[in-house]
Amino acid sequence: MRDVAAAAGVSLKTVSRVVNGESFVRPDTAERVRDAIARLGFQRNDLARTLRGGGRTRSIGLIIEDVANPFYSQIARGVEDVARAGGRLVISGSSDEDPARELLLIRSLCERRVDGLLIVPSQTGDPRRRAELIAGTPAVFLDRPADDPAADTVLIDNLGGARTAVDHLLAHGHRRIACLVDLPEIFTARQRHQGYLEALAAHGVQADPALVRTGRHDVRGAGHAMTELLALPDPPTAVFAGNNLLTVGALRAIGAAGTRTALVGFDDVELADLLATPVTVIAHEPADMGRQAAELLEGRIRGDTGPPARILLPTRLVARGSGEIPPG
Amino acid sequence: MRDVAAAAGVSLKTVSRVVNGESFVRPDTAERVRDAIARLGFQRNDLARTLRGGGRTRSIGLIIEDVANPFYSQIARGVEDVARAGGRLVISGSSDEDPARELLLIRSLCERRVDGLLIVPSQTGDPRRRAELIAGTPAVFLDRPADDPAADTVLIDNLGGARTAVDHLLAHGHRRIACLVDLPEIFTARQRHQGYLEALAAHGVQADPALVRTGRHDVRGAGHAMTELLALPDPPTAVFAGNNLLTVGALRAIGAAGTRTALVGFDDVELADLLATPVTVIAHEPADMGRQAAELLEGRIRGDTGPPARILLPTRLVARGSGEIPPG
DNA sequence: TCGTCCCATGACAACGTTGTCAAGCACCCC
DNA sequence: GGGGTGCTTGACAACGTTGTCATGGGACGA
Repeated sequence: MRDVAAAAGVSLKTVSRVVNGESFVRPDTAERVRDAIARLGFQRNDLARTLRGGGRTRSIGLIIEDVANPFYSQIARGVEDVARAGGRLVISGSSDEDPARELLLIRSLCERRVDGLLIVPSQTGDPRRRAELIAGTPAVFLDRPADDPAADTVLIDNLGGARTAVDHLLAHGHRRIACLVDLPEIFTARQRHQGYLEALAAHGVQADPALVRTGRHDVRGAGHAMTELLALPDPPTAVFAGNNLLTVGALRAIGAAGTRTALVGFDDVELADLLATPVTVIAHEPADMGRQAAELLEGRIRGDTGPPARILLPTRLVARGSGEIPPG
Repeated sequence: MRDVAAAAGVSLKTVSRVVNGESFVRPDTAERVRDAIARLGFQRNDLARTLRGGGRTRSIGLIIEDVANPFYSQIARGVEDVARAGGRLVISGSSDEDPARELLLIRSLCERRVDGLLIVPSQTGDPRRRAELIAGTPAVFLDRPADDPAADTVLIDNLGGARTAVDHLLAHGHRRIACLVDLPEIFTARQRHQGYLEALAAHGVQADPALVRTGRHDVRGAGHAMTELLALPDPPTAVFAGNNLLTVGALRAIGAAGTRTALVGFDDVELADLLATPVTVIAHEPADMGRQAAELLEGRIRGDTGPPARILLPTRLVARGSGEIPPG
């Protein structure tokens, strides 16, 4: 900017005025400045601008588990749309469920002075350390609650969704229903497991612990677990898969075993409708979760000091075939 | 920092030294400073740090078409992994193939002084305007070339992949092979279309323009086109689908029509192996494309001034069933 | 003609850091 | 005891921008 000012024969401040489209600059002066800007290829330095203004960086941080997982990339898209509307960019990072990585991301983002944070909190770390780092930066949690009761949170109706799934299988006559869920530390996994148990209990069906496999966190692990389940002396006739990755793993194992095992999965899956047996799922809108969380955050950034919001997003059962297979 | 210095009874510089772990600070002084930092919840301001240092922002910009598309979200993951290794964060934005949006993103990112840019260039805008904005910031292009011959570029072997796909269908006896491709402005669409034509020509098969549908950019559009194709008096017995979205659209249309139409798709698709007829695809590694591009960029950021790189990533045919269906 | 007012412009400080340089002090060796 | 040496600390400027305030000049009304 100094160079532009020199080239145009004006002061720094006048260049600043032109760059920011302020009034009270004579048209010919502005023209001269614009010429110099074009000639020198000047670009305003946003860091300095923000620093001086004491203002916003017009960016928000998004911490998810893995951007390559469609569930999270849809969230990211929803977040981006709202951020864009608010004139902000999104800095996103994958924590891979590693609390150390998560803390590092939070620290980096806060030091960069993002206007706010959206976090899918990992659940093996120390929530206090996290809260300390976040302190001062508006934050909204998605998909899982933080321990902080004062924090805005957007969740899916995990309990209701899981109950609906298992109710559905029970209604189709199944009694030996397996349950595949993620790491027990993870809130959504616990909730979905509990929904499974509640549905069974509500129907007076005795839960068989041998049919529950927790701690499966990827497609391969779910596949192994499902294969084991199908090899039991008294195998399940149906399975509830606790998220998109576990659904895929279970589908592969069922396909490999060649059984007619009923399945309802939590999270919708691309192409689910085109499978040999189309997959019945508990569907919801990840992009909407991203949007709602981003909108809450936007409100906080703008200074909204209302009580903490806790949004629970609905799920819906999409019956496509796999959930309607009768018991063998 | 000023407050910390006051609280600890030391100078700004000493606080700075402690924060940055420099030597030559007496242990008890450092301890006092650390106390004050913890008490006041001080966090270093990275903006000021970067501004003063004249240095790097330790961030890179990533401009893709749509982060919710698995092709791009896998790219994003590859990019993030390399960026993380280099101590950088990724600021990503979806251009939605809109050149104005792309320019806006480039401008924002450059004004934020990202250390470098990774761009999947939209292809309807003015490449010169883009080049002007980028000027001075290292940039690498992914998936599609920019017009700039001096720019590093990472591409997929579109031509070879498309030829392989169509060769495969021809080898299985098909002669009436349809072709579904994206907007003709888009480089990859043109290349894949050309690969289709070359394969036909190499086998002495006359191309029927009525079987080629270009300009399909989403699942729905591809579905309509495919439905039309199947309703022709002399419908195709096979189809080459030019990307993941078009493959899904074609699959849905074929499923709805109930025909036994062979299909080879470009890009792999989740669950492709579990469909009623598993889908044969031209597979490649989007995450690897992201990694390689990010590594090139890392090199440029570190000052590598070698000649522009142009990496061509291989594809491989994954035969799963849909590509091996014989002509009706 | 003089005073007012408004437009156009510029000088300067400040945002929060860190690099540079210098100074204070204890210690040590001759 | 003098002079060097090395550790510890601080004052100050600078990064690139913008808010505040001041200045100068021309137009306009009395």
